[in-house]
Parts: sequence; C-alpha cells; structure tokens
Amino acid sequence: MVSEEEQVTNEAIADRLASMSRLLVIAGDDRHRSGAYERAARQVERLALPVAGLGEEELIRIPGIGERIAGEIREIAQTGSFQELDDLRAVVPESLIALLEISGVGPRTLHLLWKRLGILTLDDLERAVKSRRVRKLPGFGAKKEEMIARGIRQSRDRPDRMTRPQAGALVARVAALFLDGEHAVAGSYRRGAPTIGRVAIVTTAAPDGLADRIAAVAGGAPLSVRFTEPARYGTALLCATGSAGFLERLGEAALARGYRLSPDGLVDADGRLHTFASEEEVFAFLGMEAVPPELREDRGEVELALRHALPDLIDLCDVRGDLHSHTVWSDGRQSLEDVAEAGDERGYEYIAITDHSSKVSPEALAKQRAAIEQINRGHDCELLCGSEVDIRSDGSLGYENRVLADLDLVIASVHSGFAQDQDVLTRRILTAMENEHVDIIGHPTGRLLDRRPPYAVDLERVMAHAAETETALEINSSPHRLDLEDIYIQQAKKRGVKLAAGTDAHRTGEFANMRNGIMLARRGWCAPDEILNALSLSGLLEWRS
DNA sequence: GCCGTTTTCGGCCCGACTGTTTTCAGTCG
Repeated sequence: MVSEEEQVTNEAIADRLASMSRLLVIAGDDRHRSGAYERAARQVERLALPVAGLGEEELIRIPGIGERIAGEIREIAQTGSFQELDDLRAVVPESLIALLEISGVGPRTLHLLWKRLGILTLDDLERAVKSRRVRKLPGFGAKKEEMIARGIRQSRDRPDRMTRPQAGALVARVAALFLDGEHAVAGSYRRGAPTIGRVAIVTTAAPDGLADRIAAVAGGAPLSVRFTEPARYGTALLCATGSAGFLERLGEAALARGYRLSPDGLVDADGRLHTFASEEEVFAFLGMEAVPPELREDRGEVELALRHALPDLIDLCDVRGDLHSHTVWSDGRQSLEDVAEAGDERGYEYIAITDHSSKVSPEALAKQRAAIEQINRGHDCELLCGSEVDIRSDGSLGYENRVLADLDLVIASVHSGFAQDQDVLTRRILTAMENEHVDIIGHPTGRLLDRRPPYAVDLERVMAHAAETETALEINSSPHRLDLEDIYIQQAKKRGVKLAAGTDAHRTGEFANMRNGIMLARRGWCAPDEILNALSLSGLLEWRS
C-alpha cells in the first residue's frame, strides 16, 4: 500500500493515458480507440481529487472512463504503468510521439515515415527531407515534402516562451505558497507581453524555507522570485517589472537628479539609501508621472513621464462591447442566449455575433437574425447580427454582397492558404478591405502563439490600405492569438486606423479575455477614441455608415 | 475504448479547403 505522499498524481496518470493514446495513433489503431484514451487522460487531469485513491467502481462513474481504463488506472496507481502501454512501447518507439507535433505530419504520414523510411527522430526526418526521400513515398509529392520541411523549421524555430495562460498557471501555483497580499507578479507578464520568457514574482514573505518549495512548485519552469521587505517594495517591484530598456532610461533620469536606482531603493551621492513602499512614491520622488507597466518598453515613455505628458490610455472600463464572438450556430459552445446573458453581466451595450461564414448558410443566417431579434427583447446588452466571413484563397469572400449588406458588422478573416507568398496573401486582404461591407480585418497575422507563426502578410500595405478604406484592424484578444502585436497597433493608430478589440469567444468564460486585448491596446499607446468598441452602440453604428 | 440503449453494436463533430491523386490525409475553425 502506497502512502498518501507517494500516491501517483493525476498528472502522471493522465500522462500515461495520453502516451497510450498517441502510441495507438502512430501504430495505426482505430482513431476512436485512441480518442477514448485521450478523453480519459483529459478527464483525469481535470479532476481535483486524486484518482489514484479511487476504487474501480468509483472510477467507472467518471465520464469517459469505462471498465477497461478503470482497471488500467488502478494498475498505474500500483505500478506506475500498465501492461498494454508497456507492450505498445516495445513495438512503437516513443521518440515518434514528438514528430506528431510537426505541422503536416499526421498519424498516417508518420506511420509511413516510420515503416518505410525508418524515421524515428526529428533529425532523421530532416535528413530524409533534405535527401528528397520523403517525396518518393506513395501519395507524397514535392509540395507535401516542402510542407513537412516548413513544419520542421517551425518546430526548430519555436521560441521557448510561455503563453499568458501557461504563465498564469505557474503564477497561481506559486501564489498558493504565499499569504494574501504578500506577493505581486512583475516582469513581462505584468507589462502585458503576449508571451513570457520568465515569470517574475516579488514578495515580502520571509525567505526561510520557501525557496525549495517554490522550486518544487515551478518544476523547472523559468521563474525568478525577489524577496524584499515592505519598505523597499516600490523599487523592488519596479526593477523586477522592467523592461531592461525602460530601467536604463529610468536609471539615467534618476542619475540626472543625483540618485542611483537599485532594487533596494535610490542611493544618493553620499551613499544614503532612500526606500519606497510603492512604485508611485518612486515616480513622485523623481518628479515624474507614474508609468503604467504596459508602457515600460523604452519607446519614449520615460521622457514623456518626466514632462508629465504620458498618453491617455484606454481602460477596461471604457469598453462598451465585444466585436467578435461565436455560438453553437458555428463552432462555439455557447447559445445566443448565453452570449446575451454574458453581455448583461459585463454591463456591455452590445456584443457582435460573428459566426463563421463557412458554417452558416445565408438561409441559416436569416434565421439567426430572427433569433437574435427575439433574444434582444429580453436583454439590456444588444446582440448584433454579424459574421466572420472567410477571405478565400482567391481573395473573394465567403458570402455574396447581398448577404453582407444585411449584416450589422462584418469581420473578414483568412482561414486558409496560410502558405501563400507574401504578395498573394497580402493582396487577398487588400481586396477584402475594398469591399464596402467589410468593417474589420480579423486576426491580421493569423499567428497562434504556441503553434503557428504569422502568415506572410505585409502589414505596412495592410495598414495603409486600412487607412484608405476606413477598415478597422482587429486586436484579437484570445491569449493564443493576441493579434495584432502592439508595435503594429501603435503604427496603425498613427495612420488613423481604428482598432477593434474582440475576444473571439467560443464559450462565455472567454469574454473575460477582453482584458488581454485592452492590455495590448495600452501597449500600443491607444486612447479610448482609437478603439472601436469603446464607442457607444449608436457611435458604432454611426462609424459604420 | 466508451457510451447509450433499439441490452449488442454502431457512432464517436464536421464541412471546406488543399495537395496529391482519382479516394485520401491533413489542416482549419
């Protein structure tokens, strides 16, 4: 009998089940069977109570876990693995699992690469591509080989940075070790960066014995913790927040006044330390405006703060609605009613329903409008009848003009042909902007932070044309996209292009992602009047006309 | 493999798009 301490964690059990799932895929087994293991793994991962402590009958009551997997979970709890997995591991090399992550390589392809070319690792695959052996496989060709080559490059180039949800999960794990009010998040996470290289935390807790527990919780993830005391908290937080460039400029400003900036405080010419309990006190002492964390990127903000001329930034409370959402009418998990309720809860004036044109026929769209009108009678938040219409590979749109003309809001987005060259892809978007019914270009670069680089779009041309055609550019606020990037937001606004923050919410919880988009808008130095959805409903409708 | 039930086995989300071949594999949302 294993003691409570040594009990196999849910994470470990989920990991074995997920391994089983992937090995089954590569082995060419029935995909539904592998899917069952995948679902069981997700289920175990999500459960709060330790699954290793449950009996077989209790396990079977968990949805997605049947008699077979229940028995295997018991086996994992006792031995750390299970027979069927071990048998499969003896047949399918585990190094192949990583290759499934490569774009262009699915289970079928991987099966052939392994059996026909003996490929086991990323290096093997790269060699096979270079020597043009892949294109000779049955059903393969030069394009397929190029696609795999691209996938390999992408996976090699993928920077080792965390998404905000990943960093947030790490922060939450560490935060559980502190008492209330004892810590703050600093670093690029606090500055609102789209991805985070290292999570930084400042704490006033006593360091005794904490370091080991923090290291254990972090599990090797990049994390730095600065211990300080309440009286020195201001400079400690300031220095831990960065950025390096901002701190350099701030240090120069301090030096001009006779002080050296350090995490402990400001040191004067006589070596005396002045300490500060808050960042505001540091800024005030230096005779500056307090610089919001999102601006601390060394883009001229220190100079402006010294002149008390920082820009007026948009706040979350300025937001009057959401311009991008999906429902069960396409690939969302929420009903129209759910969206209206979420809008009421958030005190929004409006939310645009923008289901995919590819999933909603013009006839269904007319029905959706009727349903929306019905629902609008019962809510303060008005649902707008919009669409996220595909910009097809040839630049045409997913709906005809007569359909677009009836909509309250039209987002046009690229969802296919990501590998097109820059000129072709850019021209698709320019063409879409020329359509008088298109209001917003959705997720302008198409990047997925943990999975896919941007497509080859010339944003200079897009921004120039957006200004000409008075088309807005989206700030997609999904933490996996965060698209447009802040430097382009800043450039777009300088050209007079409106920015439209939308969450792309597929379920009600995701409307809260608006805070990401507003953080990004702030990083792009946006004032409320540059953000489309800071307009009232009547203002928005007026902008469209 | 799980589920639901038509309690014994068929369905598991899916339609558009792309590339490479004429029937499918992979990607996309």
